[in-house]
Amino acid sequence: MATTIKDIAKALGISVSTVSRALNDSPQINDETIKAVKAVAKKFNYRRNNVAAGLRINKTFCLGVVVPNIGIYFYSRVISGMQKAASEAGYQLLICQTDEEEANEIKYLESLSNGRVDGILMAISKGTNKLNHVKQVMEEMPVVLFDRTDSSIDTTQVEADDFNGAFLATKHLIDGGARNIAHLAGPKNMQNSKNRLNGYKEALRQNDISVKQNLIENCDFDRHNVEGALKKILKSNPDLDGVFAVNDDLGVQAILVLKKMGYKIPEQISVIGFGNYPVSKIVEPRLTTVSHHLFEIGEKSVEYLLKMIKNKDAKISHEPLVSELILRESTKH
Amino acid sequence: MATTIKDIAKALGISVSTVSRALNDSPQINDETIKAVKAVAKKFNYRRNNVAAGLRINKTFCLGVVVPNIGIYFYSRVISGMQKAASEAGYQLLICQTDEEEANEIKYLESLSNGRVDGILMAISKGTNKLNHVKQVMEEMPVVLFDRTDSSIDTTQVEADDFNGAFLATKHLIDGGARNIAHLAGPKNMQNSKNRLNGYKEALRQNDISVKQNLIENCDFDRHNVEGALKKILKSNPDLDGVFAVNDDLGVQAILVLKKMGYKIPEQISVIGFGNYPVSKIVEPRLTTVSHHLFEIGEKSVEYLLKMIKNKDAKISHEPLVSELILRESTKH
DNA sequence: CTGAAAGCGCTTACAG
DNA sequence: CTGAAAGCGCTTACAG
Repeated sequence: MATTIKDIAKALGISVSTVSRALNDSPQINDETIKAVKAVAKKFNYRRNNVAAGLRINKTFCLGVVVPNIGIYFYSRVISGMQKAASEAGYQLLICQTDEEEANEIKYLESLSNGRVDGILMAISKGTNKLNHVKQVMEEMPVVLFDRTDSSIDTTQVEADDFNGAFLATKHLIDGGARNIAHLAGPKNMQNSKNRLNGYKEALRQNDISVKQNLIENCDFDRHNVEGALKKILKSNPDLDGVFAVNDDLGVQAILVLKKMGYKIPEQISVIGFGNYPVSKIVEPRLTTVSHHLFEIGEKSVEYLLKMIKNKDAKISHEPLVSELILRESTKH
Repeated sequence: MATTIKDIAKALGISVSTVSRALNDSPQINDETIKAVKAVAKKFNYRRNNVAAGLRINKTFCLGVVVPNIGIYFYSRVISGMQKAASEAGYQLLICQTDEEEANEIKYLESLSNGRVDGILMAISKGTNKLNHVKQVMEEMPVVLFDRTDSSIDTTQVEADDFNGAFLATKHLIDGGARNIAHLAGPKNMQNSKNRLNGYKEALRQNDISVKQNLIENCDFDRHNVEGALKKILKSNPDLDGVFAVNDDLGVQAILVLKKMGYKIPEQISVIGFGNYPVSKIVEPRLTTVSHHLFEIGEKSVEYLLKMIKNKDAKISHEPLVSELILRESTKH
């Protein structure tokens, strides 16, 4: 069995109170005592049971992370950032995958809210329609929403500057001479998708290009929908000369599909993605994209959550994270 | 504040003991009482504090996962499998990333062993030389090693059938007519790399092809080393006609590099990877590879660990997980 | 069938 | 500067 403060107290013939204080470097304790306690603790290879300590002071030093899937590059990278920030603050991450299903989201949120964690970082699932479970868990502990945010929830939300990133991407296509630009969009009800769609539209408008509904197809973040979407778009827009994909997975797939159809990229059609995923460097031509600063999204989210944990329920307002164009060979420039 | 069994007890005018038993469906409790308790629990939106319950019965219902990096497809996929198996058994995962550094591994293992988790699943870091910290944590709780295993540690180890997978891969190249087959290897001190190297050698031997040291280059699992490795190999082996990469990341990179050098894949050089990562379907030609059953590795690892937690320190012996060839266009067949 | 009490490992007012 | 006691939320022998 692991040693406890009781064992140390017994070994030294002092009380557990004193041991506890000594281990926590309490200023009221004699330096000699502290030294002695720490020596024995070391000898016994003592390590504090944080779960027990947490129970007493009502802290777990754990943060819950609820994401659709950690296998998606976006989330694995964001989580890396979270891990770093959490670890530096002495926190651990409890990670749950929803597989994009509302039922799982509800289940995990419930199980996390049972004194398991001090706060929650989450990205809303594709399948989630109602947000009661989110609002409910917010009554128990602070929640930070990232990436998959929702403005109807009154809490800190961390997102890439989706609107501006999409604007940059679309403008880059226009600057390269494209005029018939398709958008492989995300689900209509998702805020990040909406923001990217709006950035796309705004760039068109500012350049006096009319927004055409038959150039916009929702691919539901699933690359298997890209081929169908492009075929449909090409039917009504044979003069297609640019594609802006809502993320790099779809962008990469667009390149593969268009090449298979015989189009030259970027000579006939320029393709730009979003996210700067590793695959964007594997496809040929390599995908021009918008960089998200995923690691930073993770770090910031944790930073804000820890602040909220400290100052009970504060909602953090912050600058949006800037996006940046990554030029490669799939677009003309 | 969250409701506790105390609140329920007070509301019904009964003792907390009875409430606790009722909530746990103790057979000794009156059905009426159980019903009444559950009704109030529901009304109060009560949820058991598992941390507190765990402290008492010395269980946390958490499993620690220590991996080099969750952003590596291999691990994110394995963890998905772990999550499923853990979740079904009422366990949660506490995930730690070591970034391949021994110091982080030691730190996380220590912090997990403080009553945080009931057992640990881990893949040893590239930078880890001594394994004392692993053996030490094994005195506190069961540990299952997966993928990055080590035969000097006496515990359950779950791995893909690396030897046989590598054998299959190499034999496939030979069957396609290759005779000068390079191996982009992993670190020499790692067991999974060694097994793959041995599978490669065995396939050569069984086909009367001599093993040449200058056809084997360690790329340290880093795709940035592929170009240098291939150039070195080609210098001494200009008649290279096959490449077996220790994983798909390196295999994909090999295709890109060789194409850039002007080689036709697979006409001049066949390339095969290992792992069936998503990128293997993006590169052109698509990468022939060996499938690992990553999800299953995760599920099995958790299954074995839970068994060990139940039966104190049992070491589980099990069948190795079979590998399977995935034929695509980067090899002749 | 139910309750009072002890205890999991820790922290922290309250005394001295 | 140190200790005895209460308590975090729960479970479970021991009584009755």
